[in-house]
Amino acid sequence: MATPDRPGFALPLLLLAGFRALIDDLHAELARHGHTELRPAHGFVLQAVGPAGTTASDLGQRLGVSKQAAGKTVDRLVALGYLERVDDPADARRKLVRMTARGHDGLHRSALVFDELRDRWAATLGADRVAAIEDDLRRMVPADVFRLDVPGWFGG
Amino acid sequence: MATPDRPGFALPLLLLAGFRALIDDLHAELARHGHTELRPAHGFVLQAVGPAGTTASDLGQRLGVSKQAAGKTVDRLVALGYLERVDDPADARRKLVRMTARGHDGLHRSALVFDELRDRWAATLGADRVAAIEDDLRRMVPADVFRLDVPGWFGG
DNA sequence: GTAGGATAGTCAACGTGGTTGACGAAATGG
DNA sequence: CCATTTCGTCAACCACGTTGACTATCCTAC
Repeated sequence: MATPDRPGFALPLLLLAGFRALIDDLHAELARHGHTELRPAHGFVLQAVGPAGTTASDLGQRLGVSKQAAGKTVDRLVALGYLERVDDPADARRKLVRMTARGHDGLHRSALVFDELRDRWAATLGADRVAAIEDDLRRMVPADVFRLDVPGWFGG
Repeated sequence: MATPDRPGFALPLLLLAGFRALIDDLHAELARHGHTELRPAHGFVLQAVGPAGTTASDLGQRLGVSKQAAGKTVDRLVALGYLERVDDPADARRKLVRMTARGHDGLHRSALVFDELRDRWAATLGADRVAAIEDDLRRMVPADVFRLDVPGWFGG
């Protein structure tokens, strides 16, 4: 896509491009370590599942999507071997969603790569600039903007 | 979505959140001006069509997606009244894609809102910080990262 | 002038990620 | 004990992307 010719377009486009650059690098690196099927959204999901596990409904709430959408995503991650479903002994309605060993590995690897990418940015821009970007963004983004609903791009 | 507990996760998440915050504000404002059906991706498409118009194939190349995907998106924008297709008098194979008056209005309005949002960021963070973010990101993003392929989030 | 190859647009099938509505089974609380 | 709530799932649908195949048109080379 061509870079924008209108001045105001630059900021959102650059934020998106920065995100994409990191995500593209992450997944290139993950693929090198055997995680070829992991998609960008999956990392968010693994992160949201967490070490303790959750249910599909709860996962949906954390990700800001419906329980049905969360369930489908869990299906895919289960098929890929990153998650597993186990019956909740305390409540027969619930099915706990837990990370498998592969899931833990993928999430751990992602964290390592992100740390390394941040270091790379710091090496180019300076650690203070990277920290400044993070601080500035934290001031500008509302707390509830960490959502994952992407029907036709974010919100709909 | 919960904020990340791993340090390296913060940067990509904040970049995405910053983008989302701007986009959400943009579309709230666009809706207030009658553009309720315009989705985030549509602005990119209108931008890519440009004042001169294009063809679907060319649009696909500009957006980094297949000509079929570009054609479908054009279909939707045509249905919404933002684009129109006209036969190319010089080449019977081609169908020029052009912005309608509504399309121009939407794009123009987007530019105004983005400028205003950038001013708002500058008012909070300082104009120098905003400019620094843009400069830093320009240094870190490869030129070809402005793409629009979003099958399961960016790249696939 | 015509044969052959490249290009533009479209159709079909499919994958992924989202939505709503409906429904059965299990838990919970008056 | 029954009414309500909650959890998971099914079904239909939409937005956005993919590849492969096909037609129509244009261009070029013989």
